[in-house]
Amino acid sequence: MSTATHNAEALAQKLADSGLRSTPQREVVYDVLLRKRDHPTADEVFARVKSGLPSISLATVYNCLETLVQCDLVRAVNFERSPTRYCPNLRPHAHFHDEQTGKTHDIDLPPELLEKVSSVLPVGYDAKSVEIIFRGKATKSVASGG
Amino acid sequence: MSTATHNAEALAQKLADSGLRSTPQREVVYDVLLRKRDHPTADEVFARVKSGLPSISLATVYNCLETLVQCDLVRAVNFERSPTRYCPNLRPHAHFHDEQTGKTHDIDLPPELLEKVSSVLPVGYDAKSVEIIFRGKATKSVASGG
DNA sequence: CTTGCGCCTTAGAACCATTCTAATTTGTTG
DNA sequence: CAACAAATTAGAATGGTTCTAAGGCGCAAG
Repeated sequence: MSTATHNAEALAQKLADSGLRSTPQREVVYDVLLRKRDHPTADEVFARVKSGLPSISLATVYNCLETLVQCDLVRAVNFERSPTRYCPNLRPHAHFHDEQTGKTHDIDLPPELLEKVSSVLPVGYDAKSVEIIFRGKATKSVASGG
Repeated sequence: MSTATHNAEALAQKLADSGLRSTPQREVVYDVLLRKRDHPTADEVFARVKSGLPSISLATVYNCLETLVQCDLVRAVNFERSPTRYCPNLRPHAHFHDEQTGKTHDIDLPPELLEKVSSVLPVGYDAKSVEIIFRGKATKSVASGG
């Protein structure tokens, strides 16, 4: 059994778990992500997928990616590429993004935690900054820190 | 001396350090950020600024925000918005974003680190996910992890 | 005080990733 | 084969951000 076949079956299983179908488009998109793990954008996935499935559309690539994310097979990651929110708090802090209210809260960080986090970097990686983002909900109404 | 005046002077100083001028627009934008620390978007800043400076343009708000970020007076934070990247690595990991090459690398995380990081959340914050992003440069050529 | 030069601001167009819409195709079930 | 649901498609629409070209303003030199 080839790896691609194996992946296709695992994919079909996961999709079925969510009541979704396996389709050639979904298989190829997933395969592209597994083949080269360089965190491609949707456009890059589109370009790669077209070599195996020339008729696929960009909209479908977006649809497939979203489907894969919903099935917990793929993670969506956002990097910079356009500052969205601004805060004047210059002390070390993380951000908590409340998915229910859309509000963002600063979370103070003890300096030694940042050190600890940075210490996971292998030799050869020189980090200039670290960003920590929590997502979830604030169960009680918490002070806005304004 | 009012707080606003104090901020304006600190701002002027910081701007001067970078060879830039203090302007009414820059002062008002900075003041808006200090007044309500709810991580506003550029559009929100624009709306607030207009009440004090009705003639200001959105482009200027963007310019001012970028200037403030460059002077280390304000931090830009990205959430959802922005070209999304996708990765099929489901194990706990952080991302290292190499600013020179634009490439992204997975950094494996020991599970206890995620616990430690999550433990900084005060009572009332219930995080569903944590994202850790390093930015910097990879000094040696490191394996791409592909 | 006037002139010149460069920094800032401005409006609106351009850009680009993403989402939406409406129509077609595909697959499944009876 | 018929009917219905799910998925794909092309292209238009959306929306935040950046770019462009033109005008305004302040500072320095004369």
